[in-house]
Order: sequence, then C-alpha cells, then structure tokens
Amino acid sequence: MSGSDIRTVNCEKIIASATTAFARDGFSGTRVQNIADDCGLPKANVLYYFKSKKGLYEAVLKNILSSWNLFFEQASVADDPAEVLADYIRQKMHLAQTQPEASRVFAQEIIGGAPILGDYLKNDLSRWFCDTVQLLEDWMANGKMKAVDPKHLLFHIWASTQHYADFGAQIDLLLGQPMSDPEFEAVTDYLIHSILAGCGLTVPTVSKDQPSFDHAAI
Amino acid sequence: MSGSDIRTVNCEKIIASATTAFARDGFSGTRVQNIADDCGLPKANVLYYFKSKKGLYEAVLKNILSSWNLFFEQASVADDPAEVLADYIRQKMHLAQTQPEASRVFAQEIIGGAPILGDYLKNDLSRWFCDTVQLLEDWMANGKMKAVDPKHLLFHIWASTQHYADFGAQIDLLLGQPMSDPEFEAVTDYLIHSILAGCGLTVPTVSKDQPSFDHAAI
DNA sequence: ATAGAAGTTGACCACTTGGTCAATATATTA
DNA sequence: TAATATATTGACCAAGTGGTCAACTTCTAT
Repeated sequence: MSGSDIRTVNCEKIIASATTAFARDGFSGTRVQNIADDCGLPKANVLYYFKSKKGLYEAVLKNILSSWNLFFEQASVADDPAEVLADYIRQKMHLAQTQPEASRVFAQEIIGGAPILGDYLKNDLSRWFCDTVQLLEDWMANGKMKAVDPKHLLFHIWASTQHYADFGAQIDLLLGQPMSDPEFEAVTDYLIHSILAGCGLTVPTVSKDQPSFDHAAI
Repeated sequence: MSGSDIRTVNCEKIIASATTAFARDGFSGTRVQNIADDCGLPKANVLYYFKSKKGLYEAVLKNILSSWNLFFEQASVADDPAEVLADYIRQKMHLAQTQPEASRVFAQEIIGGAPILGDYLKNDLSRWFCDTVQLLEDWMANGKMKAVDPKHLLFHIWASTQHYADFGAQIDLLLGQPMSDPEFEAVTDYLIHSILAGCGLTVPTVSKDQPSFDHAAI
C-alpha cells in the first residue's frame, strides 16, 4: 500500500466517523477522541491528518457538498418543468434517505449561522440558485407552469425533503418505527404530486423505458 | 418587589438570553458565562436559579413547548378542512417569523436525537398527532378532502413552515436581505395555496377584512 | 426590630479537551 | 542499502468550563 493510499484510506475512515459524530453531537458536542475511537486510531493520528478539529469539520462539510453537487442537474427551458421538478424532488428525497447524516451536519451549520459555509452559500449555491430561478421564470413566462415565486418554490422543495433527514428522530417516534423503503417512495410520490399541483402541474406519466427507475441510485 | 417577583423576573431574563444562546450555539457550544453576561448577572447567580446548564436547557425547552401549545387548536370533523389547515399553516408561519430562535433550539434538539424531548414526543405530541391524523382521516372519509397520507401531510406542513425559522440564515443570504413582512405574508399564502391544492382543496375565500391578500404572489 | 428566608457574588476547583511534541516505526526513493 | 519522507503514538499541557461554596446583602414576615 503506497503512502498516498494509506493517507486516502485513513482520511476517508476519519471523515466517515466524523460525519456521524458531527451529525449527532454538533461541532461543539463532538469529541475528537470519540472520532478516533470510532475508527480505531489514536487521537494524535486523527489530528495528524487534519490539523485541527475545525479543519476536520471543514473537510466533512466539503465532502458533503461535493457529494451533493453531483445531483444538481442542469436543465434547459426546453425541458418539461414537471419532469425536471419531479426528478429533483426524487433526488432530494433519495439523499435524505441515504445520507441523512450529511443533511444533519449541513442543517446544524446553517442553524448556527453558517460560520463556515457562508462563502459557499454566497458563491456556489447562490449562482445555482439564481440560474434555477431564471429557468423557472422562463418556464412561467412561456406558460409552461403556473406563476409562483420561484425562490420560495425551491425553498419549499428543500424544506419538505430535507425534513425527512433532519427530523428523522421525530418522524420515527411519531410513526412508531423507521420508515420503510416503500413508505419513502410513497412519500416521495405524494410530495411530487402536491408540490407540482401547487404549480398547476400534474405528475408526468413515466413513459421512459426505465422500469428500475425508482430504486435506481439516481 | 416581592421575592417571588424577583425570581420570576430573573428567570425570565435568563431564559430569554439562554434561548438566544442555545439557538445560535447549540447546547454544547453555549457557555453559561455568555448567558450570564448577556443578562448582566454573575454566572453563579444563573446557576443559583437553574441548578445546572442542563437544567437551564430543559427550562428553555419547556418554555418553548408551553408557548407553542397555545397554537395547537382543536378542530372538529364538522369544520371546513380548508379553513382549519389554512389557519394552522398561518399559525406555524407566524411562529417561524416571530419566534425563530425557539424553532432553532427545538430543531437542534431533534437533530441530536431528542435526548431530552423524547418523552414529550412520545406522550404529548404523539397524542396530538394521533388525534389530528384521525380528524384528517374523518374528513377524507367524508369526502371533504382528497385522500392523502394524513401523517405526511402534517410533516409537510411542519417542514415547509419551520424551514423559514431554522434555515433563515440560508434564506437571507440567497434572497440578499431579510424577508419583509409582506414577503412573509406572500409566502404564507403561497404555502397555503400549494399544500391545500395537494389535498384537492382551494383556499377559502377570506371574508375577513384582509386587503393584503390580493397582492400575494400566488 | 429581629429572625430567617431568599438572593448575590467573587474566589476557587476538579475535570475535560483540543492540541503539541518527541521518539519511534514504516514506507518510498535514489 | 542508505536516506528521506511519511506515518504512528503515548505522554503531556495550557486553556477553558461547569459547578461549588462561604461570606455577605437584601427582602419578608411576625
């Protein structure tokens, strides 16, 4: 195993443990010692790779954003808004189901005033946001969908999907058990139906030749 | 000023400062000294009223829940679902606008696994939840609204309204400025319209004297 | 007025925690 | 193989933190 590999492997192990810890305990509540124990390394070794606890936290956030960026599709005004929005909601729900810890770390960072992610919000996310708002406005101008405030439509989608990751503890308690895969699918369909209805859209019939679309890793 | 009064006044001051601190920094990130400084009391005095930092945190949570319970209305099957749901969404948005810190403390508690509020969720909230789900099911059985999963309809409402409190930092950054009162009203109207549309309901005509309804960006 | 309850506060402490460091071991390269 | 870079790790520490306490003051009721 090369030195570069051992570094990569250890960093990935540490980031995985750190993500779990930060999601559950927050930045201040997380102990570096816990992360070290969780991946079977001495604390000094963890701090050897990431200069400090804050450095590790930033690495975790960076890792989360990089995995999320893959899902920020780029649609055009020629596309069908119903299909694009439905896909986007599906993607967000899939992330909430498969990476709830990432969502919780992000949520706590924002609730805390985004001290680290402020720049990311102002630059990268803001650009994506403006572009997407423009696209929605174009669709509305073309009569392809009802005129609603595109900014708050996006907030609406973020809120209703991320909720299933961030408030999972509350949901599980009120439902009496963790949500099953079919229930997640049903909720996804409900949200797509409901949010699209709010834009005067109907759920597109899945005419694609993708029988495995639902449980595909989108 | 009676001894009982001085206790009440000081406790209220402390809880107010503590709510701000816990909302911003989380439980672990909050320093008792900061809370004490914020309300002009020595740290030992804060710990005199609340036995410990955890005791103060529990008091803050209790205070939040008591102020929220006032808004949990009890409707009956004879009522119009559109009106009741619209009112409920309006109440939740009003709370998000006027008490965002309370919502953020609650959110962090849930994200952290509800170590303190677990009992509250299992008992009080669970009861309210079951009752409300039953009411929604009755409305659906009576054909008063479309059949959707009532549990997830409630989650949908919670998510989309609380988002404006919990993710206020992100929203402000993306919008370029804090939301104005009219914008809050417009968003409230949009959410009511959208969520009700998902249930096959239309926004009840506002017979009240509310001229601001018209320029809502629906 | 007086006794006892309630409130105030500076000083102090035990303990945790992020972070350092030097010694050592392992891997890589020339 | 020698030399250099990289990785491992126990021991250690300075700073910060929640919490205690005893002395003191103010309030309340008889």
